[in-house]
Amino acid sequence: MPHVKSRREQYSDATRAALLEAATRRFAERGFAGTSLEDVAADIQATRGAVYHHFGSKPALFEAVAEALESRVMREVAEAAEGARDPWSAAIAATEKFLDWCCDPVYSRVVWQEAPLALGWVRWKELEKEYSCGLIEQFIQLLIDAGEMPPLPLEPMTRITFHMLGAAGMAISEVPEQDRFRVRAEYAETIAHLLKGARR
Amino acid sequence: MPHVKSRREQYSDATRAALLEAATRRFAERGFAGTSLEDVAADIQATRGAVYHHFGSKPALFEAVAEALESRVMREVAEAAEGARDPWSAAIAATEKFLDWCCDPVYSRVVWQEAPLALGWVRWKELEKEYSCGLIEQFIQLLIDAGEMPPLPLEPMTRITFHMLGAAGMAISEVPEQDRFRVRAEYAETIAHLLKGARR
DNA sequence: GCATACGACATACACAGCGTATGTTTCCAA
DNA sequence: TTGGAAACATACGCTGTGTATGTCGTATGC
Repeated sequence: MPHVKSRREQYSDATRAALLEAATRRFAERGFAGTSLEDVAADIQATRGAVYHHFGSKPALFEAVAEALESRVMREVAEAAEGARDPWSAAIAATEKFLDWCCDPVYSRVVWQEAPLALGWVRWKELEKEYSCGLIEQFIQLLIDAGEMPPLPLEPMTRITFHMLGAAGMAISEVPEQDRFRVRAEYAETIAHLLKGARR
Repeated sequence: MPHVKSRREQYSDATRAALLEAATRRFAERGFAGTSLEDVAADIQATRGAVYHHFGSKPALFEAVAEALESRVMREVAEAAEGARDPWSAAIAATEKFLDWCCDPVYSRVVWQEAPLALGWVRWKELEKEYSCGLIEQFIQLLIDAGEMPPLPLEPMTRITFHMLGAAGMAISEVPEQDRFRVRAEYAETIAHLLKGARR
């Protein structure tokens, strides 16, 4: 039973989606502290009441925005790795796709620059553990199982890799649009070199 | 001309130092957003007026706190490397001393967790460029000059190393006291392996 | 088909915290 | 001893969050 949506529910869903979109734009342009819920609501001709009704708080709204972005990006990253024929090229493909996304101003600003501030480190790390860290751990485990990498302690290796990629993400995101491609290439080269060095 | 300090200046200096100390404790315990200037001032039986007189703004106060910590830690790190006889063991010694300090709850919290949020990425990057990143860059340049490392792009390598070390420091500080030694060893092993892989 | 409940918002208000403008006191210097 | 400036304190305005309450339309039971 698919439960056909009533008109009310459709309106409600539309409002929620519009708020999410407006918030994404605002957060990406002005940052977390720089955007008031008043602004977000006004963008869709509503009031803060609507925001609090749907999301409950400002951090909760931001978290919804960040999660929507993360789930989309991580899905694409995972897909990019699926075509590869061995664990190593899978990891490389995933890294490339991830760096691509780091060039996106919305993703890089929201997830890498604003999220730790908005959610606090603890909550942010939980989120990343669920998305990026989870993926990274899978790849590393595969590499170790395949004998491509010595059996280093899994968690440190995962987190260090995560922070290496994070460094790239932050660096790329803070650079002006026209330099992104060059900076991306530099970081890709450096990371590739470090990871290849870790290969046995 | 030594300019003997008047009583007023001594009082003023004492107030400033007391504010700095109170702010350091508050920021380390409650974070930047979680501490109000009211609290800081009240800790030393003063009002916010004193804070604004001496520091001008909340971020400026935080920056003074962070700089005091950084300059002390980086001095110690640099000293630790001075005894070494070659660039590689100097870098190792510096890393060890840095990891020691990352175990310190005040330093790791203020400089690694709160500073980017409090000062904004731009200002934080400038600060780190002056302190930790500056040191790291020197070591890497020395290693490249000595032919111990291939000539990778300097800035990415610096920042990636910076974040790798930061990952270790944060992971260590999250773990209960009795596990620190083990976790520190795991991260040291992993980082050493990655850096050795980068060695030519 | 009509009353009623409930969901989806809007409105109004309380409150915290930053910054600033304006006192007030205390010390130093001429 | 007396201006004057430094070192604060006091008071106020403002922005923005969260919450409590009001209102209106739509689904639903009878």
